[in-house]
Amino acid sequence: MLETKRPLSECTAFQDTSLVIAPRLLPWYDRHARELPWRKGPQKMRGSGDQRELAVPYHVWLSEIMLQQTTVATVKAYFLKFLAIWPTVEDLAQADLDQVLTAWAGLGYYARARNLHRCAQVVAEELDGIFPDNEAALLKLPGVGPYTAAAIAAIAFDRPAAVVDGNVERVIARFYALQDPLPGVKTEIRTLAAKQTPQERSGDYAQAMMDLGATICTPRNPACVLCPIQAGCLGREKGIAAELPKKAPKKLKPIRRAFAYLFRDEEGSVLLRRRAESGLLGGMVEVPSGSWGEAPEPERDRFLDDLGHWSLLEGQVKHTFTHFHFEISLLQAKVGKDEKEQIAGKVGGSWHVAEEFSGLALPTVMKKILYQAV
DNA sequence: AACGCGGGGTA
DNA sequence: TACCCAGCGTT
Repeated sequence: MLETKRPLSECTAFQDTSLVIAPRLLPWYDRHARELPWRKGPQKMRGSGDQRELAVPYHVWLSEIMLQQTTVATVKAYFLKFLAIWPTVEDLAQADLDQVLTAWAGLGYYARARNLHRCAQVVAEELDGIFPDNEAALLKLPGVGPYTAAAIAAIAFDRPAAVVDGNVERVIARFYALQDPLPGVKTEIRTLAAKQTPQERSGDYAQAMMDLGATICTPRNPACVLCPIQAGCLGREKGIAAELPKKAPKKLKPIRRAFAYLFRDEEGSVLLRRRAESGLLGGMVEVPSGSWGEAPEPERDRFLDDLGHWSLLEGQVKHTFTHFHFEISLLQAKVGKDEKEQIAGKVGGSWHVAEEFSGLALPTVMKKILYQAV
């Protein structure tokens, strides 16, 4: 395969002397690119021509949505599961939202799953199942922002879009020794990143930059000695690479507390209900709970209190969300056969045995509660 | 521009 | 255990 490539020196990307990153980064990527389920090999050639084998747009889109705020290691299994269940964007568009949320459970940021489903429907029903091949059109799709639009344009269609995620921000901030803190310095980073984006092998370049940030130019303890662009890196020259990019101080997370109310029947079934469509854990399944307050002690829920004879279980479940810590105290009540349906109606939920849990859209915090109590 | 939104990895 | 990471949509 490698012999069929044109010499690097013939690529216009390497003749432009203002490009200081791509000429060193792409050869490194050819040797070190990670094998990922949604990725074709770097610059694989077909036959004697120079046409690249590009990844399937559906695969690129699906993986990029999952990779927002989520590590490669975590995404792999979910990506393969989604592809097994829904091989095409039309399949995904025809799924029920609840099926999608169930498959997404555990990945977090559940608005991504709702937007994923909406986006699949737009592509399948309004765009003949074909993803747009340019940044501007991609940007209009639900759940597709500046990063993802650029990533799909570059990786799926080899367009010279400037792909700037957190990894690229870090690489650029260090390479140019940008001392100003994020998020203010973002505009400057984008400008420099756009200038360094080559017209050829743009998709490989985008992935190479992100691979570099994920494996060499890491947030802490960057492996500068192994870095293909260490020559010319101002952050390394000045000995400040590891401290960049600087960031505005983050605020501390408050602790919220709540009681979870576990209605149990004689056979071990638990009463679960669906959360509101939007907001925290939107559309996901939950154990009924009282209010999630910041007071030193959790608050009992009048309405739920009256529906059973409650006993406090030992221990608390702890979970951390994006912006608060959560401590849950567990209450349990036995419900007789004859009351089950009436209580389910009042609570607005339904009864489930443990064997059904894996088929429900249960976020991690709810699994923790059920695992501890059931 | 600031905030809301999960979960996993590392020191 | 404490801290770190990070796109999109909404406000």
